[in-house]
Amino acid sequence: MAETPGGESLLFLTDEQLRKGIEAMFFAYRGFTADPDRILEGMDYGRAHHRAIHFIHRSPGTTVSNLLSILGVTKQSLNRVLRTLIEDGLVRSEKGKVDARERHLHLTDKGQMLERELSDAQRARMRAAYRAAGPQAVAGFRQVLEAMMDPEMRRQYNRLKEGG
Amino acid sequence: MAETPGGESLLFLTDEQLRKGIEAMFFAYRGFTADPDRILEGMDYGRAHHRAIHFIHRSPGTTVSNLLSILGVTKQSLNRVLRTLIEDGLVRSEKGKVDARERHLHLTDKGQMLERELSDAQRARMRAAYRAAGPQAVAGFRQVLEAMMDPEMRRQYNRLKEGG
DNA sequence: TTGGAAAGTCAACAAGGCTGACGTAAATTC
DNA sequence: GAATTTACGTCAGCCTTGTTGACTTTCCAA
Repeated sequence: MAETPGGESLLFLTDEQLRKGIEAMFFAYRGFTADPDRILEGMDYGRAHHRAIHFIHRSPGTTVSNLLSILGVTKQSLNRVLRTLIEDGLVRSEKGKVDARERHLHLTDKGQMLERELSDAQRARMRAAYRAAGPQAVAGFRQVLEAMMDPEMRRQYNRLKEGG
Repeated sequence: MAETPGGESLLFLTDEQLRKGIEAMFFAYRGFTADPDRILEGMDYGRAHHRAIHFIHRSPGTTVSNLLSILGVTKQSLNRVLRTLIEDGLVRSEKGKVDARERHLHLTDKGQMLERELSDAQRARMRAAYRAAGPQAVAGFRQVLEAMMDPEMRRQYNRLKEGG
């Protein structure tokens, strides 16, 4: 049995173990998005709207270009989503005071309500999973996910962590 | 500080911790799909083709309806993907011998080659993440993901685990 | 004052989901 | 043996969400 200098088994690095991890990601991500998707269906919104709402809530006053780099989509794609959210009165866009080219984004009260509904549902599932797995498993979960990110994504993720 | 009867801290269940987990899932999933996406762009294929190829490789001879229940899409959607894979000679479809209504799916040699290329890339990232996080973190990672799945998805996941 | 960055818009397109309707062959049930 | 159900395929049309390309407006900063 393969052992590292430190003595840990390397069996967790077999192709079979890696494949299980890949499939776990696939199935778990479905669960991860299932509840918000269910809430949004019927409204005119989808997962893209959820993501925008989440990160605007997370960083109130964020600019469009900051949101673009977090979401990793084109401005045309994001703009379509933002426009409907602004028209429907969920998001408020205001010109920057120091730099008037920028648009600072905030959730309205109505936007806050939808955000709350969506994140309550998503957190409920996450909470149940965390509770079932326990604190040590959760720490490992986060470690592996962080290691799986592209460096640029990890930078974004950590910037959010600190900021909050 | 909140403590369970067992004595573990419950701080890992705060909304803040849950939010970090949610964002970690979002950013990590991007990394998870990035390498195969890069390989497939330029070919006429996308993520949907990758998923079909993965699970046909995983369960050679599987039927269309079995694949449907694993992927959770409509037959029209899956059919569009399968048709191109069959036309391009990556997948072979053959009538069932015991039940001739069924179509059993296999990867051709050409299909195996693409599968290998895709899964090598995806496993490389997963392996790096596993190695960086260590075996105990990996165990926790899998525990949390399993707990996050819908029961039906968990059933599918476990059926695959055993079968492999 | 002018170059370039930030933001927005229009048009066109593609992938990949979806529903509904219909057809065919084979298995199952009555 | 007839009727029904199951497995699969296909056509048509729609939606969301991503893409590129071209263009305009605004406005900061060198």
